[in-house]
Amino acid sequence: MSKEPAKSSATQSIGRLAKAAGVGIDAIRFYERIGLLPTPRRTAAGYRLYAADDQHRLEFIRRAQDLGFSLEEIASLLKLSRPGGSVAQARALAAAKLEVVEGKLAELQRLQHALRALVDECPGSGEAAHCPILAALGGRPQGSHHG
Amino acid sequence: MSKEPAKSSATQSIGRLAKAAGVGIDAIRFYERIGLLPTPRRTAAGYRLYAADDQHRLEFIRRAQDLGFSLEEIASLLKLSRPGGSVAQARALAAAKLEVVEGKLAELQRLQHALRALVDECPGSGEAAHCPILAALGGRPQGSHHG
DNA sequence: CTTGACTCTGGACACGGGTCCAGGGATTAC
DNA sequence: GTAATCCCTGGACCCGTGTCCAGAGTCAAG
Repeated sequence: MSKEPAKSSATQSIGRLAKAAGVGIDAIRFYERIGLLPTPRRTAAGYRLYAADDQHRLEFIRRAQDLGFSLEEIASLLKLSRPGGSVAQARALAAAKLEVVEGKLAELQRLQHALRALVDECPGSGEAAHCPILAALGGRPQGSHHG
Repeated sequence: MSKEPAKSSATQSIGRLAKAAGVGIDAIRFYERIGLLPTPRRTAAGYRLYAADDQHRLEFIRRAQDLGFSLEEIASLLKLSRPGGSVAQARALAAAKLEVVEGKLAELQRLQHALRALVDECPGSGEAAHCPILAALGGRPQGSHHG
């Protein structure tokens, strides 16, 4: 057998693909199981063989994850990205995600202000009853075990 | 003082407590299991009996959750809120949470800008290859030559 | 007494996105 | 030839925060 030359088909094993794409081997098999990656070709011994396309797809997945898309949403995006796919739907998906992100932003900002106020007001020492953090949580002084 | 009529310590069943505190019955039992609530008194038949303190504690838990604390962190806060608890540690916990929140905020803002740019640039129609959303994810047109 | 609402226990299941394992076979490097 | 890697399958397990269930016991109202 002539060894695989640096040929253009450039098929690679799952381990190489994992390294090239920066994901775990188990993640690749997991993506295959849930249909996010197509079932790959195999060697005679049953080893998975991947081409450049698969690596691009994995990179697509990673970028979409970085943008906050779930794997299910990514599957939709991948479908939409095929020729003839609906650009309108892809846009709608991104717009919906943007709204979710903005909602989370608003919530986190509320949290930020609340926490900042508590931390700024807390002297960092003294009785627990005088700590504004614990007071705010308890709604009243938290030390009295009366009742 | 020996008589305890309708008044008494205002003990209530788990169902009433759940309603009063706005949480699920199962959540209360779950909190008990993980040690977030003390083991309650019981009736002769084994029914849990709760006093006002327990309701305050549940409300504490809910407020802390709203501020983004995990149940484990809330357990710490509850310990710190007892007389003699360390205000410094409570403050440190809040400060650490604030940092986490601010980190998430920064990340979400990055996401927001990226998504906004994609959505704004996408015409909402036409070929998938011309959609900036799909292009940004794929890094190149997603031709997918053979399925 | 009967009916219906309440409570008990302990465990299974859910979610998202994987990771880890055991017990084998295949391939590669020396 | 042999050891070191790689890869296979399929399933169990992880995180946190609960929810749902079955089957049985209890309590209040009519």
